[in-house]
Amino acid sequence: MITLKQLRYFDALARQGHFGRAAEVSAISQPALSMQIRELEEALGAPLLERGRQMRLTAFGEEFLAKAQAILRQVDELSDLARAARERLVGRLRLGVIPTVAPYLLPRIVGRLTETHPDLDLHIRETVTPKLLAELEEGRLDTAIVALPVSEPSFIEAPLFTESFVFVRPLADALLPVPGPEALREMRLLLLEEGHCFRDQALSFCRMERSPRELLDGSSLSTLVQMVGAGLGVTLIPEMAVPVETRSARVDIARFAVEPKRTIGMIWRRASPLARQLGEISEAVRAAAQ
Amino acid sequence: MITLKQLRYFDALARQGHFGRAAEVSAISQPALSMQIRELEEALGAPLLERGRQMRLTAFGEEFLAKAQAILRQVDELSDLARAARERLVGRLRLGVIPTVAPYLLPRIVGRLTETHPDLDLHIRETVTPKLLAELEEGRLDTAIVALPVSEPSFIEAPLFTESFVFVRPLADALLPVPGPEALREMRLLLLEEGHCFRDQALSFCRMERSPRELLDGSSLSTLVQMVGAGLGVTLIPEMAVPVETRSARVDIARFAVEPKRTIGMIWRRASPLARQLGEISEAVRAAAQ
DNA sequence: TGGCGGCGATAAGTTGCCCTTATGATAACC
DNA sequence: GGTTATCATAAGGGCAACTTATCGCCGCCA
Repeated sequence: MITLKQLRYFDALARQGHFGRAAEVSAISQPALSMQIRELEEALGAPLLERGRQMRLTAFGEEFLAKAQAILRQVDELSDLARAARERLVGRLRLGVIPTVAPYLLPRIVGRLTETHPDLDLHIRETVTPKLLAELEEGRLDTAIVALPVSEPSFIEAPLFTESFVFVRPLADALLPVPGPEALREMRLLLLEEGHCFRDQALSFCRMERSPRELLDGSSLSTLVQMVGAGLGVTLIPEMAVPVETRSARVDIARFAVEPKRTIGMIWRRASPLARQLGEISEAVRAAAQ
Repeated sequence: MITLKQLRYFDALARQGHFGRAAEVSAISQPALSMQIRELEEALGAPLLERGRQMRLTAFGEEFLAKAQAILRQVDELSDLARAARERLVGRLRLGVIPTVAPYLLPRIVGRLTETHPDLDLHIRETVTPKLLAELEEGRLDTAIVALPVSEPSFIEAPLFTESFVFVRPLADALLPVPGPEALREMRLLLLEEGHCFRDQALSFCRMERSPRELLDGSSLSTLVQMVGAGLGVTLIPEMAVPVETRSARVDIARFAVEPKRTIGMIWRRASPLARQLGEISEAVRAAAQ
């Protein structure tokens, strides 16, 4: 069987034209090199060189040398590839975030992360939880920030923070009492379109299986709040979204007596090679999210 | 250090997606394969795959796999190259022959050689001894047929036959006595141009250092004989050339009282990988030359 | 939820390869 | 013919890699 060692020795021998010097260059003894060359020739079934006062490659040896050197070059490139990948490992991080968290959390953590991990090459994908889970499973994401629990055994879950949902109503309704879940069920509740976990969480708070009345589905919390401001109904938004979303909307924000909550956390594949780094990073995100 | 063994194991593992099966395919035990993969990852400094319920290559692993497979393919091609070369080894034979032997000897031996060595791919080069020796030395010829001795320590010499030189004179002189070397010196001796060993051998027979009178230099024995036929002088030719060269020339052939001789032999590099085959071939040539 | 099966990692012992030093063989040179 | 240079061969030792046996972990199932 041909080995890389044999090819390296043969390369050295061809370059040096001398067993002794080739052995020295290869940092082994001359007999060791001789043996390996011999074994290579035996494996090939054809002599690579003529032994004599002045050793010379056979025609086959010349041909073989060229190809062997090409192979050795490629093997060395494998190490380069590894080094690049190793650096990229701590460098590239493909992060998925659910839409009801991304716009409010990311501004806080991106700056912090690039401080604590200056060589971090952050790729962010914003989509709904089922897609994030699938992409994580397939290895197209390294980690994701979603609402816990996910209860997927192959994933690690690291809680980041817990947030309350607040009630959003037209400014005109600001003096009315805050409704409870049951009263809410009778109101015109604006929700995100199907697929968003936040929709399910809101429905769950109202103890509704599915939307009983026709609910206008928005594609973002921003849209929902603007619609509330226009008097089209009421909605719930996560606490964290309040500063951003109410800045330019004529809405009233109220807290529920019994506040609905959800836990946001970071998840990643238990078997991910980045597992260790992801632990660190989740810590950094948790700190930044406060 | 990366080894081909590791690459082969990794290739098997990637194909099988399963340590046990990959080990089986590789004809080793599962721990042995695990260890080699581990060492490969350590050598690279980056994980190639995620261990888990269902093992999966990392992005780096995928990239690495493609390059590793390319390398393995090339290494396998090295063996193919060797096999081809091994067959060519008994096949191709680059033979050099001096011009004063080639036209007379080759017809006799080529047929015989292709009989005894049917897979012989004979390449013939005809030129003067110094060039043949240089090309043999440089490995551009495998063997050569020249006049012995060559006295080059790095060459093996195998005598083929000994031949006499005969005297060639115009048919009109046929009844004159055959001159001795001294008388020859006074005649108009036609010789081959500088470089041919046969020229030197003829001069040596006449005990002349260099051509004392202006000698017409011919480029072939054929030319010399034709010139003798035209009455321009006399010459010497090897015995073997007589049947061919005197067929169409009006010349007389005479033998010297004390016949000059030369030994023709085959030579090759002592260190040639073909040394064994060349011994056989020289035997075949010797038999054919009789 | 506790047992079970599959899978890969780990441990311990053995084999075998490869390297070392020492020596031999051969050719070139004086 | 002795000497030197060079590569091959021989013998012994160390280490890497393989083997069997076992563990640990996860997922599955009753």
